[in-house]
Amino acid sequence: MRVDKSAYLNQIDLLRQLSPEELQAVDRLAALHEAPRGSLLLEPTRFEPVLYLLKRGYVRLYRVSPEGRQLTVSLLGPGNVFGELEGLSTGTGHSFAQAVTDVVVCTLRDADLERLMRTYPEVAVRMVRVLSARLRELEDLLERLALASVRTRLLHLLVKLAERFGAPEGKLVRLEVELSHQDLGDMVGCSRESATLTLRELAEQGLVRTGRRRLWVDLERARRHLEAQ
Amino acid sequence: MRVDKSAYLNQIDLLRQLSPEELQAVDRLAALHEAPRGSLLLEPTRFEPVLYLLKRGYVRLYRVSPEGRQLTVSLLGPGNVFGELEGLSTGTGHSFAQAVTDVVVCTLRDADLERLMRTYPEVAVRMVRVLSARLRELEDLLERLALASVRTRLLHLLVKLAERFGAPEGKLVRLEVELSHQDLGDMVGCSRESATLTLRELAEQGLVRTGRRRLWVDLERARRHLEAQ
DNA sequence: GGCGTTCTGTGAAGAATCTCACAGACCCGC
DNA sequence: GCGGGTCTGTGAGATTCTTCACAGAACGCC
Repeated sequence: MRVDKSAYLNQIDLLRQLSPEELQAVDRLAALHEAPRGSLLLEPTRFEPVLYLLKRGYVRLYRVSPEGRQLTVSLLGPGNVFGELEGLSTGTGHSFAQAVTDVVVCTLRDADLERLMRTYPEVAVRMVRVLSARLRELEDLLERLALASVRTRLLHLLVKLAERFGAPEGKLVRLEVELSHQDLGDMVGCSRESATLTLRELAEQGLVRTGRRRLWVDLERARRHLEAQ
Repeated sequence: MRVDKSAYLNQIDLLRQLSPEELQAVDRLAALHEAPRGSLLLEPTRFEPVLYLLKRGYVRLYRVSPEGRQLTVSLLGPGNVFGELEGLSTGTGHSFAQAVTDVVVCTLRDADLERLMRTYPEVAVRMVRVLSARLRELEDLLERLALASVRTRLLHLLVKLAERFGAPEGKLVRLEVELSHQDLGDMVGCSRESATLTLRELAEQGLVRTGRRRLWVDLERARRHLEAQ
């Protein structure tokens, strides 16, 4: 099964393009786990110095305000990594990580990752790239949250989700993750009702198609629509 | 002047605690520049694969919406780094970087940084830490932007600024950077008028003191106020 | 195949914040 | 020490979203 494990390891964005030797080194240190939909992999109170490599399924990182409202900071899919590491955090500082579907993850202990980075600088360089990419994404999200309307934010989110987690279906792209209107609202920072209303508007304009927890996006039109503001 | 340069280099958060040998390697590759207040060090259109090490002065990273409104994504001070690097970006994807005061910066070319990271893994590890910290900060900002009122956002911002860039002055802490209400609004995502109004409220409660472009924060009380929501 | 639960749809009322418009205060350079 | 530019103060009205309340639809489970 060793071969098999290495094979999936290089599907992880952090580990892509590593040499066989480097992959094996990671392989020896990583442990495989499964978790059912809904389980909390990380919570702010229980500190766990571990990096998660997401093999199968979807995970959302989210925060909770004192009043109980939630904001989903990012939705991660197969190949993404997350975790809270002593000083090496991937940004999951005070966030919860919850399995949105059943998941298969690999864990790598804090100290092991650091050792890997020192032994194989390529791992560290990849880590920098992954973090940079996420940083930029977060800045994008931040900009929109502060400056754009709910409508724009929602449409933009759907385009991004379709690009990352979409499967073509006719002229549309179907999202592989199931999301309720509440979930969408939590991702763009609006109420469930606003998400419902806005989604309906977008559907009337033929930019998306909706179904219970199901979404299709007309990528072409949606993109053009965003360009034209 | 070589000694002098290394001495200031280890004031940079990215390079703190590097060995003399490592610092010298950086030293050989870094170039010193000055820029007057107001100048744009980075803009989205002009791609410059360079890492900036900020020696003296303040820089703000900001984005501009199609309508012309601005959001300041972060305010950086002496010792911070920023820049846009081919695949190694510190997150300054589509942002502007503007000198808020006269600044002295060091620049390190993209390719040189990558070489440094491969030769001295410690540099890469530090880079990961710096990026992680910023990622967490951004998530904090995001959470507040989505879930908290202007009042809370502003107070929180002032506390953070006072902690990072403040100088004790009696019982208060004076901000070393001068910021207009417009600047504050751009940082918390509200209008200039809302910033003015809210600041006034905070002043009436004795949490801050204001003056033209000048700010003092009562850290103790402000922190307590935030805890109690 | 009924029943509880989750999800979506909708309207009315209200809160938070923005925009616009203008006025006075302060600062800096000449 | 005067004048133009920047900065702060303030009110009225418009807007965008939220909250609350409720209803029906769809689903999953036993």
